[in-house]
Amino acid sequence: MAENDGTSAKRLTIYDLAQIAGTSPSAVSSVLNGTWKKRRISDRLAERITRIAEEQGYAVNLQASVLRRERSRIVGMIVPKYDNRYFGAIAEQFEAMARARDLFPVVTCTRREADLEFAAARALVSYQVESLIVTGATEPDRIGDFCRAAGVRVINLDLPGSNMPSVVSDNFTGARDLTRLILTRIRRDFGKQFPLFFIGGRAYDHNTRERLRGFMTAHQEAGLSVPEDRIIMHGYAPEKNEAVMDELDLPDHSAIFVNSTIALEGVVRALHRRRHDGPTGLRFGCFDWDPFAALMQENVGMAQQDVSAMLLKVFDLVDHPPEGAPQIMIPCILRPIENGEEVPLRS
Amino acid sequence: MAENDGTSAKRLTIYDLAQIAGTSPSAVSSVLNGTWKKRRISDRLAERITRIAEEQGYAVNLQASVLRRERSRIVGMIVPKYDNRYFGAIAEQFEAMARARDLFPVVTCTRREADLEFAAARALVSYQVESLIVTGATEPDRIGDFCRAAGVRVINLDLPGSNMPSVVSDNFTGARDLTRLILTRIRRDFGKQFPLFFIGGRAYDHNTRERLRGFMTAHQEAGLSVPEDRIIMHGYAPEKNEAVMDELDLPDHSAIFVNSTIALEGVVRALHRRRHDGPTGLRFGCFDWDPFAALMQENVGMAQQDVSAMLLKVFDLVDHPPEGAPQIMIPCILRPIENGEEVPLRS
DNA sequence: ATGAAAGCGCTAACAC
DNA sequence: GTGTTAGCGCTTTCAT
Repeated sequence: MAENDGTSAKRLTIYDLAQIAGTSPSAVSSVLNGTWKKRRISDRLAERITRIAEEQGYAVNLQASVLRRERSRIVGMIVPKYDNRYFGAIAEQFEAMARARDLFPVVTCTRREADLEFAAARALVSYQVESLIVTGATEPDRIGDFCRAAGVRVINLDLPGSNMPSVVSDNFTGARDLTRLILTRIRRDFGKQFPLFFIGGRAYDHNTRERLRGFMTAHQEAGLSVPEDRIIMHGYAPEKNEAVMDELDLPDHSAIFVNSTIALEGVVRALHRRRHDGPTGLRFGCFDWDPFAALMQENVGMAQQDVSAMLLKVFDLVDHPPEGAPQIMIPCILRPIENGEEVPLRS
Repeated sequence: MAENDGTSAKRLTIYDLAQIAGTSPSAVSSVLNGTWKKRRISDRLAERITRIAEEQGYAVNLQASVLRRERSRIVGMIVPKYDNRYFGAIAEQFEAMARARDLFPVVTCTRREADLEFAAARALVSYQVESLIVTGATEPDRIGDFCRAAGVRVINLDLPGSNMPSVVSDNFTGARDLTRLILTRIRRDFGKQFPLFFIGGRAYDHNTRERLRGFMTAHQEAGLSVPEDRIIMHGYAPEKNEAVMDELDLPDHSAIFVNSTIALEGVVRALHRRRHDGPTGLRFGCFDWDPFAALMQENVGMAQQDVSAMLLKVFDLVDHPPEGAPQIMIPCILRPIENGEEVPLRS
């Protein structure tokens, strides 16, 4: 099997294979890329070529192949993070769905840095991606403009852009329903209603704004007005939100709407420290889902974004490019929790 | 800026640029790839070419470029999962470190499916990766053989192989120390010592075996013998381990060594359900770290794998290929927890 | 200081 | 049924 010594590395080509098999490069090419039936190459030759390729450990050079064909069958994705459930699931499912469609996925992680996002998008275009999924980007339109010029199809995911189609969660409805749930629970558990705290995210972030709108709507419905100082948007970083919590003067009974599991890390750390000073009447709900966070005592529910539905829509848009730059909304899945155990939603 | 309509998609080449600039393709090429100083091209021309490329939204075709040069500067990685802290961090840090070295990272997720792992490795080789990091693969040697034949350097990560260099956690020591910690805690909290349960993983999995060895060693040191039925290795899946826990007849005071955060998901779900039947004297420790799991009441500590150290070693091996197939061990970081709060390790 | 031209490994149209 | 050949877009000698 392993014929090379691994260091010399003069890679085998179809010319080498043709020579060994005593045939022509084009025969080898068509046999190895599956177009040989319509070239009416004999089964005998096809078999021999396949066997030799196998024996020699041949691997086609896709750079050369892609250069020559007109389609690359490569699809790109940029994501801000891997290490949380939401984006991790997006990347993982995207790859699986791409492969199921016989496309080659390449995902790259850009850490919410605008310049890196753009540079990565540029690199992917240079590698001839046919389409590019831009997830949670801080400046999606800049990427959209560039890709349009290069003739590359872009779909924005999670955070919308204005010049390319976007698939986003219905953050408004998700947040409104989650807020309703929290309000219902404090009423049941504490026998009274009061405005919640909103913690995490950034005022200029589209999703944060939408969620805040849902949060406010649910309060209005309940006849509650939210004091300004209960809305605290100092980003997503756990450390920052932990500090925010430590400084916060929480009433004996209070409840929090946490805007992402990343922020929640900080919130719960602070919460747990507080517990030692005696039991506090605290409840929270969180946008986004995490399996361990779902088991925390004070958690009354999580709004999970429907990753599968979002990606199905993304691939639908890839296959059927729409006019203009529509923004498609995907409902979230509300997952209520009672005493650290997930319970079915009753409507 | 955006000159194309995005659908026509006849991509701009250096020939187009040369024509517009009234110069030759080779001038354009050398200006755009930075080799123009040593070709002594005038600043004026260089500037003009750069400007025109910018204006036209030109993006180099790296398939053609890579085909021609001798180095691709592409490094590949396969990982089993994205959506947990350990592998998420590996993928994310790998990308950052590759970029810092001016390499193009391509990571792909293979879901612990042996055939997909091999197919993905093959695809990456076809895309001309210079080296390939094979993370947590079920059959690393099969990939190693194939890549050796293709002249591609392989480094195994997390799970070792026998034909290529490997970087793995010191699972034995990590597990031994974690087991010691749990034993110390039950003694302090319950006033007695007894053998722990070992839950999760597979008997044929290298890391599981090493951890079990550490687990047994710590018990021996303490003069405890572990009944066979306390060692339960039915894989990593949360559902399976939840079922395992439900069937388990746990004594009033007991403690568990959980072999991965993925298995822990199931364990804690079952644990929480149990809590309702009254307080149980339960403690656990877990191999691998998760920010939310670190806050659970019964958790006495987690053994975190040192991802940065592992990847530094990986890139070191990429830069300085060793003789043979050494197996390099990286110590884990023990993170003790008291009452849902991380505490510094005292030695 | 710049251009012409060969060729990287592959595909596909065309020839036989 | 199978071989020959002309590029794909770029890099890189070599010539001027």
